[in-house]
Amino acid sequence: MYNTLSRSKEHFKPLNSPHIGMYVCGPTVYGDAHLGHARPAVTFDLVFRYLAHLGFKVRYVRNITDVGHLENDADEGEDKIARKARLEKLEPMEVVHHYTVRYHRNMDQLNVLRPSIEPHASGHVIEQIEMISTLLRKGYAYEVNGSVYFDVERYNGKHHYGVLSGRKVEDLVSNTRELAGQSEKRSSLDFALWKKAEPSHIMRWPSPWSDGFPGWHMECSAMGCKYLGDQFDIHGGGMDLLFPHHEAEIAQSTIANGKAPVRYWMHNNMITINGQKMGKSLGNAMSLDDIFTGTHPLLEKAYSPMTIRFFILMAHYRSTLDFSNEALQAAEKGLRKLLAAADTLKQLTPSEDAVIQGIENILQDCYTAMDDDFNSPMVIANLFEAVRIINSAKDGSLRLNAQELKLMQQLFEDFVSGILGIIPEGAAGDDKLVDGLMQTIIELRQEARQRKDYATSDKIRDNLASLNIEIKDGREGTSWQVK
RNA sequence: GGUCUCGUGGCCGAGUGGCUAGGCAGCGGUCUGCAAAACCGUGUACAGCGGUUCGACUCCGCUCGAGACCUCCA
Repeated sequence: MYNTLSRSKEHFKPLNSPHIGMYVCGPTVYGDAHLGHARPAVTFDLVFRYLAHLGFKVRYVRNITDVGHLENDADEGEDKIARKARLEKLEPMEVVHHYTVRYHRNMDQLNVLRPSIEPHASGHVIEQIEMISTLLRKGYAYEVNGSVYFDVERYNGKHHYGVLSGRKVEDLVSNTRELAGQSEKRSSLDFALWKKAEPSHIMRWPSPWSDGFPGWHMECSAMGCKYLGDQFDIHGGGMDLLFPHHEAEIAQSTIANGKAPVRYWMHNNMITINGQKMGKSLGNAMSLDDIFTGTHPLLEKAYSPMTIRFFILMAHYRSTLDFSNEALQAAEKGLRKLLAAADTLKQLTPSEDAVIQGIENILQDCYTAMDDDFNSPMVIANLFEAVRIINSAKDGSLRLNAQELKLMQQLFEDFVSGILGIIPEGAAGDDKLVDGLMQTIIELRQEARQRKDYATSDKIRDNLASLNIEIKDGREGTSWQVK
């Protein structure tokens, strides 16, 4: 896997095989989940599923950020969640819970597995305070007016602040602007460990220094350490978190625990929309619900959660991914083709005189692709090779022997639904009543066709089409599929 | 301005020092009552300019272009 620390691909060796500890930065629950949340969630879901598939026992920790953080506009230190709460006249925890529930629903729709532990920052203030105390005791932090800051220059004496992001402290210092309200810090590079709360601040906790709230990077360090230990295998998140968030995590954990916290850092790339960065200011930010319902003005239609998942997996996680109607529709059709083949596969029967089709190689290539830094697009390319074989087997131009048919079933079970997490949507095909009705309808249409009563057969087909049911006449009979 | 990433055929998107990625769209064909689906065939793609090399889309340099971060926040 590619390790951001070394900027190269490394062979992955777990610290305590078969156990693996993985921490991923989760959402701040003050608004609906958008595309920027879907990408890391799906990316690390893939990692989680694959490592588990290989037989590792993975403890996957993904946090919920629900404590004081600053709004990026001119709110002068007002807590994001507190601000929203005041506006909507709700308790902060009510807001947090509301958006947490909605986040979970969206993730379920995307078929993202729940992490092993999903700790809330607000539930770990004590751990964070303890860690800050340790940093103070060791002399790498200082208190000013009830706030505590991390001393980056002192840290940089013995360690390298910037190992992850490839930055040098000297460069950072010379490039930093002086901002108002930062006078408490000794250096502009220092970051807050604890912030004293302003009187208007609703979310606050008592601490040895002031009533306030933990600084931005504390929660990940404290909770990662609590559940995964001083040092763990994988830490993931978006590339935008690389600096300063992850850099600060490394610094504070290294001092507090005496060793670098993480062995492999993984960062997923960002999403663009029509080639442009997604952002509120650009008016192209899309929530997942916008996409699933098709209500966003930039969308020509709704795209299902599984389409979005498939689309994300069609690109490698370290590449930027561009959203456009054209690209999404391509993904939608590709997904339909893949799922239709999965369905067809169930009906195939083995034949004795089959020529070997090389299914074993396809399966092997899928493992090779996943082993090479989780290359899901390569897996998908291989799966479409399998799709071609399945469809050819269906119309009789190819045959599969029992052994290869079994391998094919294994391929789809393991890679399509198990590892990629691609499963059929809606109630198609798994309902006995619907199946029976459809069978009857198809038979009636077949009889009409035999009588050359095409008016009737076409009417049946058209009426079903208006219900989004597609009729497919093949050599071996007629099948149907929900579009 | 600094650090870093990237620039692949109509669109999305893999990959490699010489050998087919894949999906979608297009074109031709097979099948079909027709259509759809499926299958078969089909594209002088690798930003530009130099250099290294027997050979570069793949390595090096420069130019142009795009993006991320450099500040509080995720």
